[in-house]
Amino acid sequence: MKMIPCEGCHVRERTAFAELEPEMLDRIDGAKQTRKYKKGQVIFYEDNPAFGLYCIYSGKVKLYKSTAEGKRLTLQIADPGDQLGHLALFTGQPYSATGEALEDSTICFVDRRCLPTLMEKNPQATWAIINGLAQGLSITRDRATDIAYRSVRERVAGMLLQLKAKYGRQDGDAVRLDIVLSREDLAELIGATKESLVRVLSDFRQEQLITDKGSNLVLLSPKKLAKIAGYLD
Amino acid sequence: MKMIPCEGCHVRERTAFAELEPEMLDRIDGAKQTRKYKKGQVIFYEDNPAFGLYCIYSGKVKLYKSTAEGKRLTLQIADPGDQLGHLALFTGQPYSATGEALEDSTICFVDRRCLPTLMEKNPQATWAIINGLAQGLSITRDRATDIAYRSVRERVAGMLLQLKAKYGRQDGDAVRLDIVLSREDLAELIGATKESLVRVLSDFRQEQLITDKGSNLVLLSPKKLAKIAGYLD
DNA sequence: TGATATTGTTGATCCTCGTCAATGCGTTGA
DNA sequence: TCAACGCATTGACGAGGATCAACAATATCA
Repeated sequence: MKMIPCEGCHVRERTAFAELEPEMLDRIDGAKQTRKYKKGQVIFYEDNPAFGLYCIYSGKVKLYKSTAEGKRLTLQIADPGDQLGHLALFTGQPYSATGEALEDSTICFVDRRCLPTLMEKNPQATWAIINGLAQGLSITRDRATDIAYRSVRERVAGMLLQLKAKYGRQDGDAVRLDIVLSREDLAELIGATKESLVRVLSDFRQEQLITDKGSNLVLLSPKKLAKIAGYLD
Repeated sequence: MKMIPCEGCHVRERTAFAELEPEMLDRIDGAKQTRKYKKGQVIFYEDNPAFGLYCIYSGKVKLYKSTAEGKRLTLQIADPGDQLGHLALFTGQPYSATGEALEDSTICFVDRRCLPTLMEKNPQATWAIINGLAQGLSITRDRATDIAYRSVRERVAGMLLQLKAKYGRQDGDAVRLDIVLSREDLAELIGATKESLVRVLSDFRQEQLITDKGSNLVLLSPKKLAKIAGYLD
């Protein structure tokens, strides 16, 4: 597909490439390809050698690790402007997780070889990357603790609130989650089976905490959900 | 306590400060204090504001997150040469975990304010830090996945092998783990209760996989443990 | 040394959650 | 229009692990 130049890219401001000089952007363009992915298509595989960085231009990507038995834990849902794969670039290891399109997506691939010079010459970009890693580490630590010690019910409530923070759209008194995820997707976000997840959602529906609107979930009482999640405030 | 200068510090080579110029080291010394901590003493608390970086000179520190109910998940055991607290410095957030001395320890505290210049002027140091974060993120992702989908038995086996990698000392045919940890410490490493952990250790003892030597554990068959852990090789 | 606290171990019980199976429901396509 | 399929839901069941409680072993200290 025709490469989308960084210069006029409207999601660039959200990336580590936000404040780069046009000269540097050209350089990146030279090491870049733009690709389209269908929903469900894998972008990169865990344990495969890491040749570069993926910048999401449009669509959504879920990043997950899988066990030998095929169970998956989703680590992150990446949106336009998010960059995936840098972790592997710094450790020099293969990709530590799999990236799969949640929707039809357009994604730029940047060859790893242009990154060292970029970082040397652009401290702001380096900062942005470090910040992203630090943020990710902090979030993942929380996830690990939640999975270790919180019940499925608590984790479902917490996940719904996190989805609200990212995808919530006010809808009268309630908040609609403006993202389409299967029950299996939701289950993988909390490290549980889809059956357990469905049961908790059924409970929440009965308790008037959530409802359905088309293929979206709607949160009727984020406050009560926060209480269940253990976000004591 | 009298400040230990970076210059002649024998653990510096293992830190991000490894290859700094004497001039820069002096600068750090100027923003530094050396402190001693007793076993069990807390060095910094989760959710407290982050004023700087901790460099472990001697001793060991466990880094953990706790839940409201007081359950703990140990994220890392830090040894001499490890640096703690940088995560919070980059996110600008409070410390995301608590650091507690596992043994009597000597630790240098470096004020955060000397870090920006350090990073600007020393790309190698920046790389080292990024690398540390990336490594940490990768490890924590694995931990989260393990806790989500592996049984306590599998996690105990895996943890013993990880301790072996860091603290294993050949001892005849077997490998002694040269670190003193209570059952509770071990349980916190895998996100389980000490009772569950003890039961698995009893099983392993009965299966001739481990034994005790003083206050250390001894691995009699790392191979079988690896099989249990699911490290298929 | 004995007294007391701390840590380790084991047993009994309960409950959450994973597994397996059946069924409902909405979509797609010949 | 009706299969055929994928996805969502519910039920029944069992296993793993947490909890509570008792007790043993070990360390600590006057």
